[in-house]
Amino acid sequence: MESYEAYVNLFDAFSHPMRIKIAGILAVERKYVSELAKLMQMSRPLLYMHLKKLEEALLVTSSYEISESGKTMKYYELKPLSIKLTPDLLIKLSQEIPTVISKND
Amino acid sequence: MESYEAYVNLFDAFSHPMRIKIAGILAVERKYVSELAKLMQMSRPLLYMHLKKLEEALLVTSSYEISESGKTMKYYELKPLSIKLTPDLLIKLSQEIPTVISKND
DNA sequence: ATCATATGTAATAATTATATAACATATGAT
DNA sequence: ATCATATGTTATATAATTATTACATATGAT
Repeated sequence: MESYEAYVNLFDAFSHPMRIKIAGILAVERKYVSELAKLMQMSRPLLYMHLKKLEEALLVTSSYEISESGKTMKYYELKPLSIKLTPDLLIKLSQEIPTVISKND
Repeated sequence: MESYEAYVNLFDAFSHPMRIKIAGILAVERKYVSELAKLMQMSRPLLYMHLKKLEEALLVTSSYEISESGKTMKYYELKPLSIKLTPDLLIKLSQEIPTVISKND
């Protein structure tokens, strides 16, 4: 992976249990939004918010498909993922992180 | 590691760049609070807030020591850490996470 | 035409997280 | 006694996240 920001986004994405659960469900099998909302017993607006975070962290991708019955379905799937979190990684990242972080970049 | 909450706390702890930086610095060598505040160019109240999150996630520990000059120093150090973040881990965790999360537990 | 099931989004409320400012105590050196 | 350097905390302001409510469109089946 590239910059420390990518790691911050990743950790932030997994900082909420519902997003870990979503990712775990998608790790087994891709799902479309309404299906996932029903599984999670969650409103779609809230689900969209969580999916947006996962998508921005580049952890999931989405694509549209027309079902047999003619309805548009938005499928989400988990992207490949394998990160080893160790002190060495933290050392490497911490060297990239400035002491003062400017708002816009 | 134990429960999914421990992972949420871990990810939450690393969801802020300053906390990754702190952890990376402590991975190299333990530091006392004022030393760390100077290194990070950060106020102590803010640093304490970040350290508290890292401590609650069981990522760092602290201990008091009297310096040669007689002052009390609070040293922080990084605990051993090795976590492999993979789809399989997400699947395992997601199975533990209830669809509705009660506030008090 | 109405229903069920997809999609999406805008506005708002409630809650947490982040950051700063202003205190306080204690020790050793000058 | 004052200064420098440790410790710690309380109160407040600002910003971001999380969650809900209320809309809206489109398709196929009844």
